[in-house]
Amino acid sequence: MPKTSAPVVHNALSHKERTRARILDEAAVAMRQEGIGGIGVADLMKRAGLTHGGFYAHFASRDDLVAHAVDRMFEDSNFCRNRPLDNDDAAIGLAAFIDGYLSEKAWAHPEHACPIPSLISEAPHMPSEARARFAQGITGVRTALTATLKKLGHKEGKTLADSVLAEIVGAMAIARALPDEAEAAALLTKTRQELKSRLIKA
Amino acid sequence: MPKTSAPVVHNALSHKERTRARILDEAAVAMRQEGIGGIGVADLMKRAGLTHGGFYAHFASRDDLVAHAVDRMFEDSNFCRNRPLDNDDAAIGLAAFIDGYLSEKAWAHPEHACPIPSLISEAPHMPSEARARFAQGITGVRTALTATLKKLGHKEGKTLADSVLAEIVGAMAIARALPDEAEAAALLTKTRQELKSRLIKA
DNA sequence: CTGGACAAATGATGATCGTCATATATATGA
DNA sequence: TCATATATATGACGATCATCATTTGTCCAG
Repeated sequence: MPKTSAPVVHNALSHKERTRARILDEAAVAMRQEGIGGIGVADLMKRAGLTHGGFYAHFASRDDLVAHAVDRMFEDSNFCRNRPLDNDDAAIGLAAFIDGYLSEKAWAHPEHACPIPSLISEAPHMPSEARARFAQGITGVRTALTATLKKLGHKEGKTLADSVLAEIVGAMAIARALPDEAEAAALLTKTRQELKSRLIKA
Repeated sequence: MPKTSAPVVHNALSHKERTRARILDEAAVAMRQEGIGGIGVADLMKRAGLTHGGFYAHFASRDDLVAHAVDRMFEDSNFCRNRPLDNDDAAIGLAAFIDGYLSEKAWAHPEHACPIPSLISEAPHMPSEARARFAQGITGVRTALTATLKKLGHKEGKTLADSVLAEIVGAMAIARALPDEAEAAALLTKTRQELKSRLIKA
């Protein structure tokens, strides 16, 4: 019946798909800045240069958006991402991972850093699909860390990876909660040093 | 002019003071369960067995309540409190602290556990007075941990205390984010073991 | 140039929120 | 018993929220 041809794809992404991606990008940024509940649909759309009404042409509900935004955060984040850990030299990769994850840049810009410290204590209250994706993201980092530590000759790589992940997540979250910037920076620096000397045998 | 005598204090706490304390207790519990923004004034008062209207006879604003509730959380929490750390035998005290902080009971009942893992990533968005009290609470735990570690003969007690605090906070927060209860329990158990064997020389 | 398809904007709905003015109930002192 | 003070309840205000129906604008086919 619809003799109209399917909408022609000029580029790899249609206009609508690109708009959806822009909303998602803004959500992934805004929710790391303000928390999952800290930003409303209307403000989000404004950030993406749109008005609130069109939102439901792209997402079934706010919860649906949150779930996809969580995925986007883990793809986007330069810091807790596998990238440094994929380095052929495991020692170099691990050092780069630690330095990046606990950098002052990451401290000052949670919106482009690993979502785990920014959102970890909101996880129990996330809408369920988002909660599942968030846990998957954690597992991904855990797995990558485990592999790198094993390559470095640490037996019990998994246990050690859990310990390291807990410490970097905790340290960054605590550093962001301290009111004194100098104290926060000192905490990050000492944690970087301690972890590298504990994990990387010269 | 007011020839009426000052309100007679029958008990140590007046009726109003006791009511205020009850609201505060409920808030300290509810906000660890649901997050700072997760519970409204009306629901809070209902938990305390009251209606929403009377709230402003006890607190100047919701932000004011949050600030006092944060204090209450640190006083109340059986787990991250100085209590075990005040033990005369530092080794016993530290072990009890670690076992309590990372217990499955604490995992299952954040409403009566240390507020740091439950609220740490909301700290940047707390109303400012609450944020300050929360940071003070963190400092308190940090200080107590440092003293205990020094008693145990660890030089650089402060640096080590920061590392330990980051790890226990991160481990509990991550354990609460994992969807699989068995996996969470395993993470807690391994973290307890690892920390005790790292810190307490037999 | 015209008609149709679709993305986005406008505007409204009902729910929930913090806040507060006012009314009620309870207890105390005369 | 009555008057007063004080703690709590009732009810309403405006703001903000997620959601959706409808209109407007834009681009392409004929």
